[in-house]
Amino acid sequence: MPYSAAHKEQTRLRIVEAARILFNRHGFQNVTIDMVMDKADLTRGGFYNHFKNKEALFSAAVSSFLMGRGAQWRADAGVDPSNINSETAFQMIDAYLSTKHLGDLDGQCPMIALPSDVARASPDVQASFQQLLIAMVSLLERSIAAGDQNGRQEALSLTALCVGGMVLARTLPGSELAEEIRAAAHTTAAQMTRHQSGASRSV
Amino acid sequence: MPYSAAHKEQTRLRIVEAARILFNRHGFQNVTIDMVMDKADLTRGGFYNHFKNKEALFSAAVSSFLMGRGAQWRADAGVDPSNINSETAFQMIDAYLSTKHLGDLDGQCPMIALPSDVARASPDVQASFQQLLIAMVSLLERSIAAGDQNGRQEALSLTALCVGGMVLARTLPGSELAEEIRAAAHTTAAQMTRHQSGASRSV
DNA sequence: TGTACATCAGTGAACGCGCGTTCACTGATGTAC
DNA sequence: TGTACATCAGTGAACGCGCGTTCACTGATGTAC
Repeated sequence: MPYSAAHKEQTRLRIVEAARILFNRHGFQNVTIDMVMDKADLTRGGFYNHFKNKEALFSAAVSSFLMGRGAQWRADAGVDPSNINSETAFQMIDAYLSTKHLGDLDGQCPMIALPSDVARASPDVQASFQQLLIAMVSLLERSIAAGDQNGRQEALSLTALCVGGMVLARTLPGSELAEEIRAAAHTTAAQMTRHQSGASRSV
Repeated sequence: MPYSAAHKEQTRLRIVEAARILFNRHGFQNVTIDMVMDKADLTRGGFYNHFKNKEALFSAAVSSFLMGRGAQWRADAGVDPSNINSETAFQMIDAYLSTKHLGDLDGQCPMIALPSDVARASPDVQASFQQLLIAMVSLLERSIAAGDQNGRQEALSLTALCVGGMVLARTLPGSELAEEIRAAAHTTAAQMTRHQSGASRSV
């Protein structure tokens, strides 16, 4: 058996990581197989040794975020998924809605960069995307749950607020309005995180 | 001067309206000039009598929502932009985050269907998109402002919550999680609208 | 230990299709007389 | 009023390019003996 067993897997990972960055920056359709393979220091033809087609790469790239760049992201934010406490939700939203995250086109969460692409993609891609969504909601929910019986609703709404704020800011790159939206969503999300029980009791 | 002055304008409107619906449903890149012209009962070549290129059509289609389908949408929701009161914000978010709106692929707000496409489009398209965003924020802000000095922050956050909830729900069509997110965002947004002064005083 | 072999990851040319755009034309319609 | 004309909205064939995918091959590497 030529090439070590790990060799092919490492090449595959290089392709996926290159794709994740390029998709994040340019969107699924604006990235060509050539661009991905170039960035992975390979040539075009070899792509199909690793993936059935371009759509399969999309699914793999979205999936890869959770345990790859996303894990790094969480670590930087001080979030430890194996030790979730009442501070976790705040740390999460603080980092998610930060100017740093808004400026990080390569490393950003795919939910910000690619939601429209995913809405039109195959069920496999949507399933990969759903993993990210569930992870974020679950993390927030577990952090909030202690003091609040409406924890799940709030976790879902915080996620929508985080993603929505960043998605809208992204549509107007560099503008004042973009920064204003990010900041407003950040403030509101922080308020909800700190005082969620008070807010949820109304209505 | 052959053809009445209004004739060309009407044809142009037909093209824009066809494009708006198709872009909403399939995204900018998945719609071809042929598809648009077919839907407008015209043939391919005539397109360039009306638009410089496909990107210019995108900008026109996004812009058209505000006074076209969007005006219809607001009327259905009971919102009258010329008579904004303290109920307006609630009517707006109630309709925006409704199951009806989630199911309306053709008539939905472009901020839900096309944010990723706009983030990668030309400044002209982004400017058209910004009109929609400003209109929504402004409407909410004017409704909230009376009782709340943080009206603008809340209007911005409500917009992010509305758009984010719908965008995420759209990525998982027909799933339980999609409906759960829509419902949670709806509940939270309604709470914020009804009791914004109480919530905003915290922190 | 050294060598022949088999495997298959990677190469790069080619294929074929789709789509944005161009262009020479056609024919419907308003205007001049 | 009727007719010739000029305009230009609309037609449809063609162009050219890009990109996803295929395919015959090459050569690096692990294994058998």
